[in-house]
Amino acid sequence: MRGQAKLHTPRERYREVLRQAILDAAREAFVRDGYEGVSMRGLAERIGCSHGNLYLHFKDKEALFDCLVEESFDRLGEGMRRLSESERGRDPVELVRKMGRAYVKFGLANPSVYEFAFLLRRPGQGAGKPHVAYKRLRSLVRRCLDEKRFRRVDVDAASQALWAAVHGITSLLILRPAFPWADRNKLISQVVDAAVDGLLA
Amino acid sequence: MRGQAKLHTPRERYREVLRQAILDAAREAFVRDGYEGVSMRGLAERIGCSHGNLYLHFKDKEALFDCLVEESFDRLGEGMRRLSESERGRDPVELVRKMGRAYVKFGLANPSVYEFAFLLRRPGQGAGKPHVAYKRLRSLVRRCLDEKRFRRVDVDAASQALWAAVHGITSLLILRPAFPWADRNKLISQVVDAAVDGLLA
Amino acid sequence: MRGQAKLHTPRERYREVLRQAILDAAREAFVRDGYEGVSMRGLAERIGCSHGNLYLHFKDKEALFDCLVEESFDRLGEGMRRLSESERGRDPVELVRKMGRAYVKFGLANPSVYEFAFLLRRPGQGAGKPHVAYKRLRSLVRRCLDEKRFRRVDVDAASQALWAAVHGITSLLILRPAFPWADRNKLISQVVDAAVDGLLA
Amino acid sequence: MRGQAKLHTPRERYREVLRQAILDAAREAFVRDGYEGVSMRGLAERIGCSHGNLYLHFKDKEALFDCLVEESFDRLGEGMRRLSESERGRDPVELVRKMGRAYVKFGLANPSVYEFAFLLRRPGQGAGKPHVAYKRLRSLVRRCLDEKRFRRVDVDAASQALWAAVHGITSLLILRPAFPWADRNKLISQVVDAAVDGLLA
DNA sequence: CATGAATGAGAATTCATTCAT
DNA sequence: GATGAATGAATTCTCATTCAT
Repeated sequence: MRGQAKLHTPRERYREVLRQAILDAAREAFVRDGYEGVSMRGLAERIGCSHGNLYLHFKDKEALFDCLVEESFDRLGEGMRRLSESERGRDPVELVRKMGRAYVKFGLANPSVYEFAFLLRRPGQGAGKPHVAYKRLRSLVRRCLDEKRFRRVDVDAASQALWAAVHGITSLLILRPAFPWADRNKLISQVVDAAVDGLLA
Repeated sequence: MRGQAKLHTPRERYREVLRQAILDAAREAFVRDGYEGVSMRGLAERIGCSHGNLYLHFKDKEALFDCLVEESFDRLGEGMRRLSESERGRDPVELVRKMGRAYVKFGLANPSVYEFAFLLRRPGQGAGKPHVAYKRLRSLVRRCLDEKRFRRVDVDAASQALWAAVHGITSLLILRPAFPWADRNKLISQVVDAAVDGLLA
Repeated sequence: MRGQAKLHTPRERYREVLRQAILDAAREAFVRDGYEGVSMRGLAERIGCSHGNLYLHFKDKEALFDCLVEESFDRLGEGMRRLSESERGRDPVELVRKMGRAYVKFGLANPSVYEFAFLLRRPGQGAGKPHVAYKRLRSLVRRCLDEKRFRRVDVDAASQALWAAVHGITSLLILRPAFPWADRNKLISQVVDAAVDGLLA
Repeated sequence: MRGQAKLHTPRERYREVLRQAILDAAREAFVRDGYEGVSMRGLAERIGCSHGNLYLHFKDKEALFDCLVEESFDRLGEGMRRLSESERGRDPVELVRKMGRAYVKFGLANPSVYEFAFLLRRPGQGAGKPHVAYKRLRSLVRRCLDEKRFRRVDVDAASQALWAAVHGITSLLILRPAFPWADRNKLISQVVDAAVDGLLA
């Protein structure tokens, strides 16, 4: 619970409010204009504070960006965690379907979060480690394999194929909003169900 | 035949050679460093000509970028066209599988082309029309539907689901090269086959 | 006795302690990084107080610097005073030699003091009045002249020549520590003795 | 003869003229305001060109400063060289005196050069190698020692003592112009002669 | 008294673009 | 056509200083 400890003094409260304002404005700006397209000056202006002020909250532009990335993964992981906990005992295959749909829904409901997590890049970056959401999916897939609900495939290949499918539809819907898409729900179901059915025993 | 009208004079030939050199260097540079990370000066240096020279071929940086995007869609479409023409008479479902695999292979073999076509964004852009590759896929899917090889679904939903699946795996493999992926071929087959099988009658 | 009136309350004592801490840290910082290279913020951090606090002791950065310059001249003068008082009755020529060596030793032992007194400059400064140390030297030289120990030269020319010699070796040893100097003591003696011998009757 | 090759095209000539204008203005500015006190913007304004223009001639502020330092040492070395060559065969002790006086004269006639060579510092600097002028002096001192004109002392100690003396008077006259100096020529002679006489056999 | 949030001026540097040669 | 000098706007970031708390 980094930093969510209750803030008592008005000083601290206001500081936190401003910090959030910066993060919110920055998230929107980065998603709209990309890493290089955002200027600290412009950001400050939009927030309504001096540009120097930004540096009191974040060491530099990179730190601000990275903070948003981390926050995004946290939120995504949290979203996935909530889902799987709320449905602990159920049919694992059904759970995979639900998780797939939930992943897409989360991405579409929080497109900026999703962009930070999986689409945006800043110059000297290169994330490469499995994230929490993937790990959660993978353990669910293993359960399906253990219970012989999926046919015998590599657990990683299976998990990654599922991830690829849901990522594909999520990212396209976010990046190409103007494309003449078919009905969203049908489309999502089609993608998720095909990917899962392709793994059934 | 974009501008490839035969070039007779050495003058014209040289001009075309230089133009291609610029495009090649720019493609590589944009993919590696992003739109804002590329400087016209640095580009010219890498090519070995003066920076002023670039402006004799392209109005400005934007025009250069846009030209690469267009070229990328052309190349992708051309790749898909060649495939479907070479296998005109065959089983349409098999053809969908092949096209899916070919799409991914093309993307991985030409990551810069793929990035330009589907991943990179320039400040203030937003392409939205179906591209040639999608149209070709869609017509193939319609054939599968007409021949009752696919169960009755919306042709757009089906085509888009297929596109989403192949785009998902292609983009992840390009954007997250450091991720501990399973065997590439297995993974691609898994994604494509699941997406197609999910549509079978 | 600038401000050293005994401080009775803990309040006042603490204030003076902090003031000295600031001066000490500032002296070191200015010498190492130059006037512009020192930031009030960084200074405060090193001292362990808030940067605003500095302004409760010194009007601004300039005032802090000037205080150090003044203090430096005071210390140098005090060093010279102690020496000449402790050897009041002795041979004046020998005393000049001793004072010369002591001047260099003091500079090398307190390079930051010496830098403030004679080497550092702040944008738009320009001290020009004879300092205490020089006055003391001059009165000693006059004594040598009065006692016919020096040949007949202008008292100012003689004093200034002596000052130039000791300043030369002191400043070079401070400013060029990496130079392959000969043995320090030999060198200093050589400079001082030559300068004094050149004045003997 | 770095770069002094005749420049034929007007282009090249003008370029060189501007480069010199930059160097001249920078020299004056650095001497007056110190390294940090000079801003590239202000410099450009004084020269009458855009600030970006400066970067077409010097990579950055450091390079500009360093160029001036190097140039200064070159000029000082050249001045010393001319002197010693013009008087090659003469009495070496007399030559040392002349060189000492010439050193001081050069410094006073080119105070900015002298400051760059021996007084100014930029933050991350720390020159430590004997310069040409010192080497020339040292070889002359050795000659005096070889010819038994100087009493037996370490050649480095002797050379450095001489350097210290002339540096002392030069730097004081430059740095403290407002001090009530005695007659300059008398003073210089006094310093030089004392330093040399102190070495005689 | 002491703090530290906030400001706004100003620094170095880069870069797309223009245009005289 | 091709060059490269020149511009001027824009960028990131630092800092002395002020002032409400």
